[in-house]
Amino acid sequence: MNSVLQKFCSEHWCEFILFHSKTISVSAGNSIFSAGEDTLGIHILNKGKAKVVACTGIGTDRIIRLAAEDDILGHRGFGGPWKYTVSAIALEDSELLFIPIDIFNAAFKSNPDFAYYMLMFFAEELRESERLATQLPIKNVIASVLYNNLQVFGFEKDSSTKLSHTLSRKDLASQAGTRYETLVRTLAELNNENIIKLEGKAIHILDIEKLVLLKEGN
Amino acid sequence: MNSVLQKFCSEHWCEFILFHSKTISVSAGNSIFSAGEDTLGIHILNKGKAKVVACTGIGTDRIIRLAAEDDILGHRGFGGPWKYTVSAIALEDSELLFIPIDIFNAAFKSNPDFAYYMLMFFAEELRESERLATQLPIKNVIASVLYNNLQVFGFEKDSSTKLSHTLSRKDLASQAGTRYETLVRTLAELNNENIIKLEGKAIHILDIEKLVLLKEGN
DNA sequence: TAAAAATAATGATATAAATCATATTTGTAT
DNA sequence: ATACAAATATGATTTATATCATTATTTTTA
Repeated sequence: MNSVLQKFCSEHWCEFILFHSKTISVSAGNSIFSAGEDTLGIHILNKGKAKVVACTGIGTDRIIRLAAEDDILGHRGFGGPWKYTVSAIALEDSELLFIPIDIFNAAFKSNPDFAYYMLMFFAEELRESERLATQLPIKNVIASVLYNNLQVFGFEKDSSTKLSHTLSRKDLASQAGTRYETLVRTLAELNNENIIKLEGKAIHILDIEKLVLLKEGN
Repeated sequence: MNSVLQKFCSEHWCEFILFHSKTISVSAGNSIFSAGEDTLGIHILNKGKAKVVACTGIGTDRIIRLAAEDDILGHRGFGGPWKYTVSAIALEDSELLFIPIDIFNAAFKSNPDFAYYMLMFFAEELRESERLATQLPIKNVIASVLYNNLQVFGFEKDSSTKLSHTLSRKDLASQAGTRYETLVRTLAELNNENIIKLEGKAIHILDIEKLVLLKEGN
C-alpha cells in the first residue's frame, strides 16, 4: 500500500485507486516513460531508483531530477499538450505504482487533502526547479549535485560516507549541465580539498557542511 | 470581478473570497512583495505589469517571469517555509487582488475545479521553468526572452511590431541571465539580421518566425 | 588470465561570454 | 537652450569552461 495515498485519501478512495492502478516492474537501465509520449497517468516509485532526463533535442540531454522510494514520477507531463517533456529511466531494478490519469483526477477532485498535498508537491518542485536555475560557477553546481545525490540516495548501509548509489561521471556531468571532463576535474579538486573522497567509481561525502556552503554559492 | 475565480468557483464562494480579499495599488517601480517575507496570500494582477525577480543573494538578481493582466503572483512562496523566494516589482502602476492564504486554502479545498485549475497552473509553471533551464547559446536565450516579452506584453495598440512595454536593457539582460554588454551586442546582431528593430530604447519585433526558431535552438 | 571494451583522468587549445574601459545617445531638470 | 544624469553602445582584454587529444584505469568477456 502506498503511504501518500493512505495518508491523504479516504479508505474507500484508496481501495478505488489501487483497484484501477497497476504495479509495473522496470529493470535497471530501462525506460519508465519517454519524452513525447502521451501522459497516461502518474507513477509512484515503490522500490528502486530512477533518473529523470530532459531531452532538449538540441544539445545534450540533462538529468533534471533523481528519484528514490515513494517519489512521484511523470507529473511534468501534466498540463499543456499532455505529453511527457522528460524521460524517466530506472537506475536500479524498480517497481512502480501507475495511476491512470482519470483515476488520479477523480481522486484529486474528491479528496481535498490529497489535492492540497499534490499542490504543495508541485509548489516544491517549482521552487527546486527555480533554485537550480541560479547561475553559479560549475564547482558550486557540482557541490549542489553531489548534495542532491546524497539527499535522494543516502549513504550505504554499512558506511557513513559512501553514497548508496553512484551515478556514472557522465550522468553526474549531465545533472550538473556540464561536460564530462569538467566534472572529472572538479571532482578531483573536491577530492584534494577533502570534501569528498573518490574510491574508484564510488564517491564518499566527507564534509557535508562545506558541500552545503559551496552549493549555496560560498 | 476576477475571471479565474468566476470561472472555477461557485457564486457563493466568489462572494466569500472577494469579501475577504483586498484590492491593492502599487505604483511603477514599487515592490508588490519581497523575497524573504512571509507568504501571506496570493496576488492576481487586475491591471498593470510586473516583473518577478529571484534575488539569489550570490551573484546578480535574475528576472524569472513577467506578468500582465490576470496573471497570478506569489505562488512561488507556497510550500516549504512559506516565505517568498522571489520579489515582485510593478513595471507600471498596477492594481492587484490579494487573497489571504487561509481564504485561498478554503476555496481550494471546497472548489474542486478551482483546485484543478491551480494544479494545472503550477504544472505549466513547472514546465516553463524547466524549459528555461535548457542550456542554449546566449543569442537563443535572448530570442526566447524577446518572445516572452511579446507574449506577455504584446504590441502597442497602434503598432504591429513595437512591444507595448520595453524593459530596460539591464532588465532584459537580467531576464536572459547574462550581462548588460552581452545583451546589447546581441540585440545589435538581431537588429542587423532584421529580426528585430531597435528604435532608441523601444524594440520592434520584425520576424516572429525567426525568433521562434532561435528560441528553439535553431 | 589476457584481450577488449568501457569508464575515468589529464593535458593542451579554442572560444563564448564576462569584465574592464570608454564613448555616445537620450532623457530630465535648471 | 544648457548641463547633468541615466541609459545605451562599442572596443579591448581576460577568464571559465568547452572541446580536442591522449593516456590510465577499471570492468567485462572470451
